[in-house]
Amino acid sequence: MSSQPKHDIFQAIADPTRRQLLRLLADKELPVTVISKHFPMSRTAVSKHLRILSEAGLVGEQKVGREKRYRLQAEPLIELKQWLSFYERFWENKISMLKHFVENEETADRKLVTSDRNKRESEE
Amino acid sequence: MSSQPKHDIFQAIADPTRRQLLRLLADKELPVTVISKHFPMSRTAVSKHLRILSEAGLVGEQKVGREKRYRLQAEPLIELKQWLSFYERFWENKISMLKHFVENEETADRKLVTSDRNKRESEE
DNA sequence: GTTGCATTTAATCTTTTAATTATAAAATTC
DNA sequence: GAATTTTATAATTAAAAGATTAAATGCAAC
Repeated sequence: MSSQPKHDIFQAIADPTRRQLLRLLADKELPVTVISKHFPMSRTAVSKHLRILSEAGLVGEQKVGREKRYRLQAEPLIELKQWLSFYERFWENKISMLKHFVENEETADRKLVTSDRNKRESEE
Repeated sequence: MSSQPKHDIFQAIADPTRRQLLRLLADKELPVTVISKHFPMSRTAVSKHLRILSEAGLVGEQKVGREKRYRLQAEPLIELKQWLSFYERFWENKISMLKHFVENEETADRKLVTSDRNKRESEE
């Protein structure tokens, strides 16, 4: 039902306020009124940030009575991890990479550029 | 060395064009004229994106004759990895987390909400 | 020196984003 | 049903981002 990335993950986490929101909602389930007390902005502004996070699938909503509680949904961050995994070798094996790079610059390109982007399994 | 993050990493990688740039410069060292051929925008626009990446410390510059070659510098992405590592347990141990969550949901939640509500009432 | 190429900077424009206040809608409590 | 609380929506404003064209800087070759 939820967690369908209409919004870009990278863009969703680009904003520091939204990162704080994720942090706050990591282990708690809170309504907007409570959340907005932690931030120096209006409820509406917080609500909009939550909407963006929601559209990115990073937070889930649950209606409890007349309040709507938000909670972290970390799964979409896997995409970020996958993206990042490509670059890990560049700092982990930096010395060997550099050596390899100097040795055969041209051919090394192809091998590294080939990316196997795992298609994610169909979530509902 | 150099490359002190004037720009935010999260913001730097938020733009899809800049992510493509990183990808392109991962294993190659290229000048702007060559780079901009891969993108449907002007050299100036590409140059600006490169500047932002440079200020975030994600690309390095090297002058070769009259051209300036750009190359990936992946080290600042470690910050991203660290940020991400906090959230990994939320999808890796999802089942156990969920269990933990359900167990303490009522008490933890109520405590927060009520304390907040009391605080507000006493404020007025 | 001058010419030619690569790149950056400056000024400008358009679009997006973030925030506000005010109003409306939904649900609980009396 | 009326009042209160929680949240969402609308209209608006201000700031930031992305891109463009045109002018300027830097270097190498002549």
